[in-house]
Amino acid sequence: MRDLLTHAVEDYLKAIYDLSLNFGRASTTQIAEVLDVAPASVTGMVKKLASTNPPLVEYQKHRGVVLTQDGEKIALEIIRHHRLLELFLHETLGYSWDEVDAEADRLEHVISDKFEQRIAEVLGDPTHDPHGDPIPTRDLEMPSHATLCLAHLRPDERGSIQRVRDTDPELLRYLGGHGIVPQASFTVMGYTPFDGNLTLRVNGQEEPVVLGTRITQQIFVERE
Amino acid sequence: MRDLLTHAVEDYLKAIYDLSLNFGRASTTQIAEVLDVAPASVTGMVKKLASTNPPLVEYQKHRGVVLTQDGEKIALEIIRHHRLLELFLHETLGYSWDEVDAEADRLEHVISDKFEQRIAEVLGDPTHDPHGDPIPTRDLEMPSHATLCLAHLRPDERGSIQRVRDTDPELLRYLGGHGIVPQASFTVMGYTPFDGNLTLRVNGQEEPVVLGTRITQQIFVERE
DNA sequence: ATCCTTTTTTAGGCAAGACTAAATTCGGCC
DNA sequence: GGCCGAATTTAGTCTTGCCTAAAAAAGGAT
Repeated sequence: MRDLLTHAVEDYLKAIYDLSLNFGRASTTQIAEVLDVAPASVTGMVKKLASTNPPLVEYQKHRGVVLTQDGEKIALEIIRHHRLLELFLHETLGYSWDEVDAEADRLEHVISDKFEQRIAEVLGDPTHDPHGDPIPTRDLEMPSHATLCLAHLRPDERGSIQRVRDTDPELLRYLGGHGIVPQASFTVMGYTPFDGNLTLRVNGQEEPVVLGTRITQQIFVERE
Repeated sequence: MRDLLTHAVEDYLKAIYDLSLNFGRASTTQIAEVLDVAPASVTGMVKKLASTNPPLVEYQKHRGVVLTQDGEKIALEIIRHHRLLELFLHETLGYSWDEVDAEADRLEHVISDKFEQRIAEVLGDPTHDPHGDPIPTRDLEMPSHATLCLAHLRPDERGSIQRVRDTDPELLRYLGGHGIVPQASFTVMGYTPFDGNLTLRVNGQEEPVVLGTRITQQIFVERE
């Protein structure tokens, strides 16, 4: 009964975990979008996840799913794998921060507990991946993370970058090129009310940058 | 047409490569044994491999298969992955030499060219894995390897361990415990004619070891 | 309350890769 | 030359995970 942990299953659980963080539960359509799969496929898989022993999700028709404790545990294991791998690729193998996500996506399903443990040791039990996302601890506690997004800051406010959504490699390259990486400090110079563009001066950078809301919604910060 | 490189396909090619080294070609039954799969399944897969474009094996009914150039190239890529990974796990992540094979078996199908390149760099373009097996070069040349097996040495001959078959973790632990690892020097002390037991004194070890033919056939050496 | 759009489900299919059981072919031996 | 046993192939199924198209259910707006 435990061998139902296919790669596909793991991907579903990860997606459901993420969606639940934002919306409380995950709808069929949302899951289908995230995984780039037909909605009908999701229904099928979700039914399977709900009827394993133990069940990994709670499923109500037309109301989407929530992870059970068992499901959440597995999701956190995979996320720990993923984020440790990202950091490992970055720190030890010299990957840039826009390259790590794709490679980690494939490796996360395949590494053993031993591998996980070893890279955690090599990295000194790190708490954050290269994009600033928190890494679940060994006993699968998820540390809290910044939720204030850059779009909400106003002129003259200062802050530090906490994390950046890791989905788009090109965006990451762009941001990296302007010094916008976790821990960087900055000051908001200007803000245009209608289109919401922010002008940012990043400490240590010559030129200020102008960022649209498409971008500033992907960046999470702490006020200083 | 190139996406036919499933994990299963890669495993078949690897197995066929190995068998061809020893026997010139690979029979259905042999492949089935190596992969722990029913012979009928092998026939099916082998037909597929022979009818792709380009074909990866040459197949004649009832006479087994040989790799084509294309098939061999892929096999060597996988073997390079595997052996680089083994060494990486051993050197960088502190795995013991009996643990690396299983982990590498899963990772080899999943890592990118970039990953391969990076670990090769970190390891300084190594030529041999922890069991002494040669690692194909970047342009997929397979270095030659020792073929003289320990069972063929006679009393008073001296030599050095070159490589050890990596299939059985327990054997590897046993041998490692007695200092029998690649590059170790030794002297053959005695040999019993009927059962073929060898008594070995390994340089740097207190106690000599007695090894049966089941073991001495798995160890390859160079005379000194 | 009903209509309409969105979401979900049903139903039917496909591709990989494995299996079993039943045929067939090969190779050696008399 | 014919027979036997081992090796191989054929034929037919199963499972997983995905797909599409079309039916059905929810839920919001009027």
